[in-house]
Amino acid sequence: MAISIKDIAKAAGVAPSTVSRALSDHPRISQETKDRINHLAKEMGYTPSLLARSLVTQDTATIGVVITMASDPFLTHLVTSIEEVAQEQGYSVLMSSSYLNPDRELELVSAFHGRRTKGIIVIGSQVDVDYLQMRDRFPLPVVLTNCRTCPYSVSTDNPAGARRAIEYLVQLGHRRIAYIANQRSYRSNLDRLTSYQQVLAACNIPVDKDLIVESDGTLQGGSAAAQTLLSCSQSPTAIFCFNDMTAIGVLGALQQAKIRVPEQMSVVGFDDIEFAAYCSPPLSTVRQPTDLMGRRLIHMLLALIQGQEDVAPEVLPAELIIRESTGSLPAPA
Amino acid sequence: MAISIKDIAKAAGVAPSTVSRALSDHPRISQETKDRINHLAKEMGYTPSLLARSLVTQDTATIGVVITMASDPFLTHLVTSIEEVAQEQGYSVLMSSSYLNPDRELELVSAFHGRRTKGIIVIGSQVDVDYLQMRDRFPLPVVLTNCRTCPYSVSTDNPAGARRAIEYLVQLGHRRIAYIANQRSYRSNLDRLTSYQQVLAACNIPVDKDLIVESDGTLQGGSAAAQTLLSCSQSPTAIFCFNDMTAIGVLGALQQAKIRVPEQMSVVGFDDIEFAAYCSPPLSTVRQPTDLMGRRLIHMLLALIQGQEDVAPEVLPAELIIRESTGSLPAPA
DNA sequence: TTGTAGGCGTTATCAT
DNA sequence: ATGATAACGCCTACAA
Repeated sequence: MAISIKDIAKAAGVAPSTVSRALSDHPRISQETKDRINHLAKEMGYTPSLLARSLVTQDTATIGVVITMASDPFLTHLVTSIEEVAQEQGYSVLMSSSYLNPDRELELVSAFHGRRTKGIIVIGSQVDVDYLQMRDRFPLPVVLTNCRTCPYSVSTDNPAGARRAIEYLVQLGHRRIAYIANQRSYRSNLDRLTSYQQVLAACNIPVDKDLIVESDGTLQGGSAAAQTLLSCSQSPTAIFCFNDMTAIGVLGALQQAKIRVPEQMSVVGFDDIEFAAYCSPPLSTVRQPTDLMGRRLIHMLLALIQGQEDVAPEVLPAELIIRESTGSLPAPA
Repeated sequence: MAISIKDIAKAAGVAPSTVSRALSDHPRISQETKDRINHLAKEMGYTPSLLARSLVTQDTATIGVVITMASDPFLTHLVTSIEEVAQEQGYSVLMSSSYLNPDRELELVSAFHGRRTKGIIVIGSQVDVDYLQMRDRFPLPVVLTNCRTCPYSVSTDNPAGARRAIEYLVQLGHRRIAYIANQRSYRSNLDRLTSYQQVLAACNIPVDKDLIVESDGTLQGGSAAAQTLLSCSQSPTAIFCFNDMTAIGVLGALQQAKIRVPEQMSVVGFDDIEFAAYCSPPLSTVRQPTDLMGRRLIHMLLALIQGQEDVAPEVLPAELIIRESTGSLPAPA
């Protein structure tokens, strides 16, 4: 059992409440007592119990962040950005991973609520019910990423971003364009898929079901999906990927299959993680304004925590970054 | 104020203790009451306060993990592996980043202690005092990575790993071998540096101070360090990097400087993160057995939490992975 | 089977 | 300037 305020009180020959006040630098405590108590506290290795403190103050000064996988740099970058602002504002950040499991996501949200975090940010939610509709279950502010139908959400303009990517590929002359999707439960996936289909339709390019394959947003997932696409009866000349992790996995698979990028195959990612500029060839991708997004997320959450009612969903611009993984349609053999 | 056990008691017309027992499926509560209470609890959106519960049970069933940067895949991979076992054993994992700041590292450890986590894992500690010597300040189990002098530590065999990497480069004919280090406070950095110096000495290769540059283990840091090395009066023919992030940054800088790898420059990393196999060219590196390491870390911590005394430090094997970023010394121009 | 009472470690409101 | 005392939400003897 850790050392408590009572132990110090006993050692100092004062009341527990005096110790509490001395430690929190209460104005009406003699300097002498303060010094004595502070010294004693340090000496005895006292660390206040946040459990007890939060219980009485009814405030944990903590927020929770749920992410799907700590292995995706885009997601961790977002967390980093969130933490920065949170710390400035005196909040601690607790973080856990759902591993793409919707049930676990709900468990984690519930666990954070159990810890009485003041609010929660869910990055890449896999749950298809709006948290606002579950306010009886989770009566605390929950902010999401990329859920354009939810009131409390910060998104990148996924439809526009995906549209630009596909239009660019079409301009380059591609007609057999594949999309490596993420799980259907991923909220941002549908937006990107829809744009993909719309642009193809607008260009009178038939949508080939074989060219849409589902993956999991990991490097291995991307590699596997690429292999599936290559074994198609008629393989694509360009691949648009749900995210950069997938795209980099694709790049790896293509390299192994001795298919040159972009000469024989164009590849476009999404997110613009740092690695995108460092892979081979440097990846063309749709940039999400990650830092900005993180800041908006935490600011929105803090606003909700402070009881603001007029909180509107935000949509941030997506930007097509052209590097070297995309090129003109290869001349037919 | 969230709904409490008292609210349910009032609504059900029973005593709070009855609610508590019903909810925890106490044997001597009538099934009918249990059903009624459970239904009510769900309906009212009750989530137990872990603060209050932990306070009375004196157990949080939680461990804390401190990492330096969430942006390093090696570190997050470790966390993933830790979380898996922790969850199995019924522990929650809380995680925070120190951003390479030793003071913040101590703050975070202290904050976890304040939350009364049962133990703490510090990945990549920046603090040079052993936590065991601070047991008056932190009277809870603290396990470290890569601190071979500490009793509670799981390490990769850094000296052997670095030695193999440098010996391999020497065998390839390199004599001007650079080392891009990490901050001196990084515990694993010194081991690798020492091996570097020892192997060079053993091979009668003079150590050139200009070929040892300090960096921060990030992609940008690696790129910057590479540029420094290239502007040397006599630049190296091979670069050994503290970690893969650094090495990949180096690869980027070399590509930009039109220096071909491995024809004109060999590059070796450390960690073997997933991206290492996917970059250009695929990175030769020293593999840390990340999954295993994570499992050992959490098992060691759990053993300490359970009061086991005979806990010995563990050293795991390092393996040199040869890919395509290394080659024979280029013929002099 | 259920109610009562005490306490976990704090802070906060009274007094003194 | 300091000491009692109550309360936060929960669990757990001890009673009934």
